Amino acid sequence: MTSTDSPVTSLVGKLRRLAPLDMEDEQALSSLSFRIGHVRARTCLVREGTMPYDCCLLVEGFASRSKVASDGGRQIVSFHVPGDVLDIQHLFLERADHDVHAISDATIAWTPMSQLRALIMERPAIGMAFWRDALIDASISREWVLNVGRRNAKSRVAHMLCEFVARCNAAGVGTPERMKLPFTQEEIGDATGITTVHVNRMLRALTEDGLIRRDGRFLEIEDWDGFQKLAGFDKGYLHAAA
Amino acid sequence: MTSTDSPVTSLVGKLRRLAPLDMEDEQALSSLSFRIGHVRARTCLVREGTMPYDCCLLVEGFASRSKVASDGGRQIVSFHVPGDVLDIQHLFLERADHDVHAISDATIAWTPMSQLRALIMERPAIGMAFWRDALIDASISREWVLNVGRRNAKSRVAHMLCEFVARCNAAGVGTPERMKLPFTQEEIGDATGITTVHVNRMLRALTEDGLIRRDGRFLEIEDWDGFQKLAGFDKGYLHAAA
DNA sequence: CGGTTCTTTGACGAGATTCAATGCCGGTGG
DNA sequence: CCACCGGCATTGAATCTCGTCAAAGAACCG
Repeated sequence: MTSTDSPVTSLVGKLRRLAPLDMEDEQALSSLSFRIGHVRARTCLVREGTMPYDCCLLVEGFASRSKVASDGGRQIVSFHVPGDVLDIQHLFLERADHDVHAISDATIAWTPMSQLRALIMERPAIGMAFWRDALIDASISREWVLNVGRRNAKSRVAHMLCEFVARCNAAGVGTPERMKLPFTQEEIGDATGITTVHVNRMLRALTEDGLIRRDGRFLEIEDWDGFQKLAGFDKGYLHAAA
Repeated sequence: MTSTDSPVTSLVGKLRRLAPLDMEDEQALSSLSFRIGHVRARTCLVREGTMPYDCCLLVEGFASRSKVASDGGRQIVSFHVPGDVLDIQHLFLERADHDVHAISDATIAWTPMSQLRALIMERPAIGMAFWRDALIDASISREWVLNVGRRNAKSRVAHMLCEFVARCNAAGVGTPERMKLPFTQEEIGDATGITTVHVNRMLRALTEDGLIRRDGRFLEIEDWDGFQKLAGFDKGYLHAAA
C-alpha cells in the first residue's frame, strides 16, 4: 500500500473479502467523494461525544479506538490496520461513544457519512459487507473482554500481538517473521489493561521463553505455534477476516 | 411482561425505541413464525462453533453471552434482558464465536434466521433498527473492555450492576429501588473478571459503604448517585437504549 | 428433610502496581 | 558534527490488590 493508491483500493479489497461485490458495487464505491489527509502519530480523529459529519477510512498507518475512565485511565478497545473504516460505529448513532486516534503517522480518507449510509441502504451487497464488518468488529471486541478479563499479563500481551500480526498479515502490511510494531509499551499496556512497567517485564519474559525476538520496535516471532498457544489465540473470532 | 404476551410485543417495543416503525413494519414483524420455548436456568441456547438455523429472542428472563479461555476459565461478555435478540451477531456470519446461556428460567421465541434476514434487507426501518441494535451492542462491549481492563474490583462489580439496573429499567422489569438479581456471585465474577470469593468481598464492601442493601438475591440501591459515581457509570454508552 | 448449590469468612501467597532512578535512542539546534 | 533534550525503555524494591485454598454456614429444591 502506497499513498498514491486510490483510497478506495484498500476499502474495496476488504469489502470484497466480506461479501461478493459486482462491478456496479465497486463503481459506486469509487464514486464516493474522498478528502485525503496525512496526520501525525497521536492525532485525534474522532472525539467521544461528538457526531462527525465525515467518516474516516484508514488508508495507511495504524489507529486505535479508546475510552477514558473517570479516574483518567485510558483503555484502548481496538486497533486498526489499513482498509479499516474507523467510525462505522457511528454511522447510525447520534454521538461517538469513544475516541479514535492515529497510533502512527497515517493517511486518512474522509468521506461524508451520508454518502456511505446511502450506499449501504441502496446496494445490498455493500450493505452486507458492512454488516459483516460490523459484526466481526463486535466479535473482536468480545475476544478483548475475554483477554483482559481472564488471561494473565503474559498471555494478554501475547494475544494482542497475535491479533495484530494476523490482521496486518491479512491487510498485507507484515508477516510473523518480521514486523514493525507501531505501539509504544504504554499503548500495549492501555490495550491489555496492565501498566507500562509490567508490559516491559512480560515482553522480556516472552523473549526469554524463546517465543519472540525484538530489536527496537521490530518484532520477530520465533515460534509462531508456541506463541499462539501461550496466548490462547484462535483466529476463529476474526471470522476469516484475517 | 407475561409469557402470554405475543413474543413480538417485547421485540417491537425495543425496535420502536431504535427507529420509527410504521404499521406495515409492525405487521411484518408479527408475521414472523415463532416457536415458543421455556427453558431452565443454565440451558445452553447457542454453542460456539455451530451455526444455528433459528434466531432466538429473549421474551422473559435473562441470558448471557460467554466465551471460554483455553485454560477453561469462562468470561461472560454480555448479559441480556427481555426484548433482546440473543444471536443477531450470527445473522450474517457463518459460525457462532461464543456461547449463549439462559441465566434464569426463561421464555424464548425461536424464529428462522432466513425470515429475519429477509425482513432486515427488505424493510429499511426494520433494517435500521437492527443496525442500531447491533451498534449499541458493540458499544456496550467496548465499555466492558474498559470495565474489566481499567477499573478495580469494587468499581467493576458496581458498574456491572449499574448497567443491569439501567437496562432492566428500560425493559420494564425492575427499578433501582428493588430488583431481583438473576446472577449467582460466580456469574458476577465471570462477567467482571474476578473470583467468586472476591465478588463476595466487594459486595460486602459496597454494602458497608451504604451504597447498596441486599437480602438474598434482592438488591436495593441505597444511593444511586453515589453508586454510579463509584462505578464510573455514565449511561451514554447505552445510546438511549436504556 | 437430605442433598446440593450458593454464600460467607479467614489465612496465606502470587501477580501486578507503584515509585523511583537510570539508560537508551532519535531528533534538533548550535 | 556533536551536545543536548525529550520521549521511551528498562530495572529494582516495596507495597497492595486480588487469587487460592479450605471450611463452615445458609438457602433452596425435590
